[in-house]
Amino acid sequence: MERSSTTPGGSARREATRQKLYEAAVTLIAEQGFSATTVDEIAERAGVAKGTVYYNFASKSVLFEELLRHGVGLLTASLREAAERTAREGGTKVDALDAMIRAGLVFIDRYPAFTQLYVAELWRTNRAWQSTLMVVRQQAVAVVEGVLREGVAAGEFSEEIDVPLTAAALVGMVLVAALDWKSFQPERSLDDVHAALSRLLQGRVSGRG
Amino acid sequence: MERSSTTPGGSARREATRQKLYEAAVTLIAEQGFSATTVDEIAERAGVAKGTVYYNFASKSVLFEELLRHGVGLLTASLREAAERTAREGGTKVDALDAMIRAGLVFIDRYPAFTQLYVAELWRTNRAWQSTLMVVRQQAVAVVEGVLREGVAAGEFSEEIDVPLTAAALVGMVLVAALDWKSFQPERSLDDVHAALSRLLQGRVSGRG
DNA sequence: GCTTTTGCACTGACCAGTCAGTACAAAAAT
DNA sequence: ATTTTTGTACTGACTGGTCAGTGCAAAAGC
Repeated sequence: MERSSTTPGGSARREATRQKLYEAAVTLIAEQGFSATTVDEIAERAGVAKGTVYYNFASKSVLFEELLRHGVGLLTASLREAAERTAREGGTKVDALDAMIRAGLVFIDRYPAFTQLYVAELWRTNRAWQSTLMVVRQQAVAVVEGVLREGVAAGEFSEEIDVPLTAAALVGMVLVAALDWKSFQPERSLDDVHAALSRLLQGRVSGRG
Repeated sequence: MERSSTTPGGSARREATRQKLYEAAVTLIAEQGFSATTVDEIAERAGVAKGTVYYNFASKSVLFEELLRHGVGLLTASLREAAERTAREGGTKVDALDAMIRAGLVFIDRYPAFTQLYVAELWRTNRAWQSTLMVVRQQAVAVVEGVLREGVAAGEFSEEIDVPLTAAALVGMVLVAALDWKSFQPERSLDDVHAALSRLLQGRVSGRG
């Protein structure tokens, strides 16, 4: 009898197989895209028979959806943790945003393939997993929006800022800068990239620095 | 006899057919991705026989590559024009960046499908058109980098800014904010979005506005 | 009279998903 | 203690369908 994959208490063996499939799928789909990646390829890369994929997931898209949920879950947790840590340590909201930028960079550094795949699929329409993706995106962006709103309430940010738009722009700034970093100048250090984005965030681009 | 599609002097009729194919392909591929879009669909949407696609383009990927070149060409020209106009009118480099942000938004407003597709394909590896895409990306980013460098030389920007990274971050900021605008709050006006991004560029997020 | 487009039948590779069967360990029956 | 049954995880050959690309004769433009 098949067990729903989100059910906890699946055997350790099964969980290990799923993990291998996630890892195989994420790199292949990041490189080639969802449709260009075949289930045979995923199975082969995971060192598993094709049937095993279907024993563990109802379909190719279900495998992909669970991958998305899993990945964005990690990111959201990491952002939230960064914001809370800053708050606990008595930092300002700008400090919190800065800490979240770093958390984002650390995440992308660790899971570049996932990030690539996420960006590539996010704005597509007419796809099976569209609704999953929207929900999951909103969870991540909401963390940033939360910090912005608190900053406005506390008088630290201008009341005129557009919270959702600014949050999206900040996320985009980090996402694109980090993907460019990984793709085109991977030798740069995380600190370097973080410093450049920090500067931009704090409006220290113009002026004599 | 087939004529290379970049050759000028193709008949007006042929050019019109190509244009129809571009338009059909761009929306379909933006929605579904390259691999999930069939040549039959493209032909049908363009109101043209399948054979005509192959009379005009050597293959599906060639059609797509020429689409990319064409689209990014438009964007690059538009960015360059914005920068030059600002310079002519005696604006600062910040003004130039701001004008380029607006030019980017206008472009995305006009060609949302193209932008979507471009973002989705940009960071993929192992694809046939990868090299085309890199060249074409560099052309666009180079315009932003140019303005940043001139700003540093003129003492308007800090010497410590990292030009390529900052350029990438700026492009990302506009790209992602604009795609979110189109996808999730399309009722907003271009001026609204531009104002939010302007504010971020000029570091007027913190402070009482 | 060329170039371009049409309509349509066809091919061959490729691929998502299926299914009958294997392996094996733990529980139940004897 | 040993045989038998049950449940779980996995296997890989197979199927039915899809799709890029071809071939060609006839029609339409220029």
